Amino acid sequence: MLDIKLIRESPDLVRAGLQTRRAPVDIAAVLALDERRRAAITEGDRLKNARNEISRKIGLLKKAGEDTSGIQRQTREMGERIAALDADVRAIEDEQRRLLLAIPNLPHASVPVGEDATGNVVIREWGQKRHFDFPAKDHVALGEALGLFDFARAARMSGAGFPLLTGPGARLARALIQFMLDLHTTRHGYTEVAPPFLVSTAAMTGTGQLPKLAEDMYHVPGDDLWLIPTAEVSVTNIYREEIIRDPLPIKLVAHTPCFRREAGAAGQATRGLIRVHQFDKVELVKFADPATSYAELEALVGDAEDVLQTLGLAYRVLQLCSGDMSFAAAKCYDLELWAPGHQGWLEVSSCSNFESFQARRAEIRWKNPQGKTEFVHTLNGSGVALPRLLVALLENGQQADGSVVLPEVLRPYLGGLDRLTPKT
RNA sequence: GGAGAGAUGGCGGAGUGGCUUAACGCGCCGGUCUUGAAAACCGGAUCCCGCGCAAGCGGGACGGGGGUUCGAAUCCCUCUCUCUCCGCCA
Repeated sequence: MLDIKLIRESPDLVRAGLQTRRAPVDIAAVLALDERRRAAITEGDRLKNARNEISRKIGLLKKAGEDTSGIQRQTREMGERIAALDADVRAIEDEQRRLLLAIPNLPHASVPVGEDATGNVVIREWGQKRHFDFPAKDHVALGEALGLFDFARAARMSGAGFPLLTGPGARLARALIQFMLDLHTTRHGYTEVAPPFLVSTAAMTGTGQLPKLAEDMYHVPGDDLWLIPTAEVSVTNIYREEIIRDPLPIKLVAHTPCFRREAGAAGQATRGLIRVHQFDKVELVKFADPATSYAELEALVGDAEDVLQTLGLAYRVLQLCSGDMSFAAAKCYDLELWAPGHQGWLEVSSCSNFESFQARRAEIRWKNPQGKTEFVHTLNGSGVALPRLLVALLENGQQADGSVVLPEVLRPYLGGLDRLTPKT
């Protein structure tokens, strides 16, 4: 949510920023409501001040045993006008909040202007893309031969897009999760949390998924709860409606399943594990001092990259352009792994600084060193998403005989296993 | 699911219609004293909104919302959450 004061004081700057995103927004309607709201408040406060003084007087007169019925009748009328004005203010504020919640964040000055994904910029590449002197298989072929998953049986119980990992596949997934959690907690200084997977509408609104993205999420109507599409939601909401007293930054890491309806994504790279309705992810979340949040973003990207580097997988870092960034982000980097079987890049992480956009929605504040209460900056990034990491690992590690060599750092998590071999 | 109790500042905890401008204690910050610290003493502290160039002035907030009243932390209704007991349960 944007600051109404910023919109009021710099409407042209706000218009220009929103222009570079896909959604052009009517700022004039918000400003008109703001005008009406302030007028009603000023008038209401004036009346309340008068009423307070008279009420105080009535108390004194009554104590002195005097008749106050005339003056009371007069104040009663005043009370009715106050109640009407209060109702006006409430209605205006509801409408204003409704409009503000639908306005996306402003892009940071360093974000390239662009229409869509073609406007994204490659910042750097790391590692050598693997080449094989045999025909490379994709992860579906490899995984089926190795007995890592069973899409047919999973589809029978849940429909397409709900993977069933089996035997060594399930164990490899668990090893990767534990490896990532250990890396972030011991090497990067994050504190591990295990949050709820179902959250309230208020929590979803706090991080910006609602009201816009209701169609993309699973809803449990009986209890009015939502399945999280990312741990970002639960972890960021840990401090909702709080003034943080601990020193910043606060760095948290969580492993959770993620649930996404992927409405409208039918036909798009839906084979195998590339795009699924349920997947596991290790998520990094930071609550940062606004003065240093962009340095924290670079560090966060580095922490996610470290996962890929430690596993020895080639990747590239993209900076998203204004038109391709998600609703709440002010600046965003994507990490993409090279997948030799698909001959393409796979997004495994998205690292964003939301500045105060989420904090304002969720009312997450702190006491800055000057003693002022202000909104924190929130950041998060995948560190990283599991299924596509698994895809890249299989496709990069494949051998001519169909086996897959596993990275050394994973072997302690697999009882020393160094290679997956096809079922006989 | 049933019955009961409760929700007050960073924490504990008073407060049953009008000097409450939320007592008191702990903790916190500043000051005095001290070589330094502790103790003692003095002082200060919340958040939101509006008006104002500013100093400042005003309004609102005692879990959320609504009501009664000239006036509500206090009375009424309602919702949420917490705790205790019972039932069920991995």
